[in-house]
Amino acid sequence: MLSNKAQYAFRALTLLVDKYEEGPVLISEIAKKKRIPLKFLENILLELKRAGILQSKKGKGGGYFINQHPSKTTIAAVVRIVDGPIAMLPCVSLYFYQKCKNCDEKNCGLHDIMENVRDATLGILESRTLEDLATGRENL
Amino acid sequence: MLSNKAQYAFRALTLLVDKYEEGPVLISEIAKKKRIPLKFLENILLELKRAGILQSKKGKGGGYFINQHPSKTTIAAVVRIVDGPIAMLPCVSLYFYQKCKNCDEKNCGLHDIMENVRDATLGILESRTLEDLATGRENL
DNA sequence: ATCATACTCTACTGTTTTGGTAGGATATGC
DNA sequence: GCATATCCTACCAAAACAGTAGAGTATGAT
Repeated sequence: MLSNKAQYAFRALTLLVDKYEEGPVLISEIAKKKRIPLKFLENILLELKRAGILQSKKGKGGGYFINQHPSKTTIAAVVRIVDGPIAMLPCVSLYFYQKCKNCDEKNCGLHDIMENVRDATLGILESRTLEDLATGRENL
Repeated sequence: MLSNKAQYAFRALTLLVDKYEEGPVLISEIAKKKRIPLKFLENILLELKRAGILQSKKGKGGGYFINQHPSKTTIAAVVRIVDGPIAMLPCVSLYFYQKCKNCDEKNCGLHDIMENVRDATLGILESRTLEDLATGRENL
């Protein structure tokens, strides 16, 4: 399951997508509209900025906004930043690979199954982008 | 990611599948061969037994063994017993559904995406069974 | 310049989950 | 009735999760 943090991240991103083209949005506005604890949200947005998903501007008229066009950022990328691995086993993770103890990957039934799951999951999460989060502006 | 516990569970089940037809296997044998902490493994096997995946026999000649034919138990079932939900969001889980706060499911982009992920994942995990874990007896 | 605005950053804290351990109770077979 | 093995409850330490605190820094307007 996605962590609470990741779910907050997606809620915040949804607002930022809806307001794409409207310039920076205040953290406090996002927090209020999406009911996310303010200070926690600060950390989350900062993390997304450091990862290159968001941009920010300080001072009056400042706030957060999406860095590239929403269609350029995949859902998979966001999950990896906030929650880490998407795969169900370390030994089948593409970005967070770790050898599993006591399992010969060439001859491990579970490995094969989880590789299939990973491919199926990524097939979706890599093809969907922030654009797909847009609500059509009902939630502004 | 699957928990350590779930990975132990699958390692244990792999041995039990390989030894299917050979009668009960001692917890201590599984623990030793698969390098799983004995007392932890006890809990795991007990849980799998209560869920109907395994059977056991006490006393001399006793041990654990698989309840139904390995092809009858899906990988999904095992994951649900040991780790709980498979879905990435509570609001798209079939067995552990929970409404998500502040999200209108009919109009939530993330909901739709995660529903697709769930279907893709279950398509695999529900169609693979314990039988697919068998190593061909190289690991006895 | 200086002041208000708003993000930036480090560190800290309480709670829950994870990953086990301990030890006795209970059932079975000989 | 004894040895064998699972059953069961409770406990514990460490890590992850979820959030908080508070001071620092950059920006824009006056």
